[in-house]
Amino acid sequence: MQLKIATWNINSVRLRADLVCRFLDRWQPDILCLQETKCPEGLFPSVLFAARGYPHIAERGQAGYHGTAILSRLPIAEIASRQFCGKDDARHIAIRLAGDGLPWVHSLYVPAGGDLPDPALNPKFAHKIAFLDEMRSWLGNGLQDNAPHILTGDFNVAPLEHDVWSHRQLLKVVSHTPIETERLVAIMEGRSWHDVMRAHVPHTDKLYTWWSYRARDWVASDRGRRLDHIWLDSFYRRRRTALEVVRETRGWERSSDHVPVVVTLDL
DNA sequence: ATGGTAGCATAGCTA
Repeated sequence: MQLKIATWNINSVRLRADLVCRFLDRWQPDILCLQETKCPEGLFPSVLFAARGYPHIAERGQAGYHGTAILSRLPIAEIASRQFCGKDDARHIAIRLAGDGLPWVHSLYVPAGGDLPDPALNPKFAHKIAFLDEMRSWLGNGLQDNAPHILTGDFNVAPLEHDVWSHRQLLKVVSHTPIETERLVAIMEGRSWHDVMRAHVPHTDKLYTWWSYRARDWVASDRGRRLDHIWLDSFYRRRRTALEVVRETRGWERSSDHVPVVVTLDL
């Protein structure tokens, strides 16, 4: 059995519901994890996605900000959601697929952290650091172990040198500062998470999932960052996988500034 | 060094 899993920071699921449908129709993932749905619970366009073959939906939303969801073709056995930093921000939802040995799949949205990379001066950055620290203990030993885990989402950190268009110029830019990248690497190593994207793309090659809206011409400047990730439990490390970063959607009219990451996994 | 764009609590916040 193959499992095709996609993650996409959609930056408003209601505004871009048609783009989600277009993506589902063409890429046909079994599971789509969404972040930044910006959609209060109850207003999620579930009917639209159910009609496309994704009737199994888990969502956690709030007005205006954040919001995560998971659309699935396969039945869901369990839904879980975690609170971070004592806030009720909608930044995480997870499903366990119904069936023996099938995994938990997580959709996670890490705080962006504001502009100034100093936790003493910028509360949003302090929140991001606290969030990453909490992630470390949660992902290290706080996960339910009744099934393997697949972690996806917008982690808002580009950990490796070639996860950004200019390592040197971004070392003091939030998303690529050592205080963040060292934490993300430590989280990954804490449970031997498998960075499946980088297993397919050499560390010396550029790899991005996000391009700013503020660029005059995002294609020409190509100043991207790899903010979105899919990590597999070490349980799956030796499995055959395939990867696609769907850069094409960034060029769709009124699209998200993030693009989908799609991983196919032999279960 | 600065400002650039986008979305939603439509006005100032977040990204």
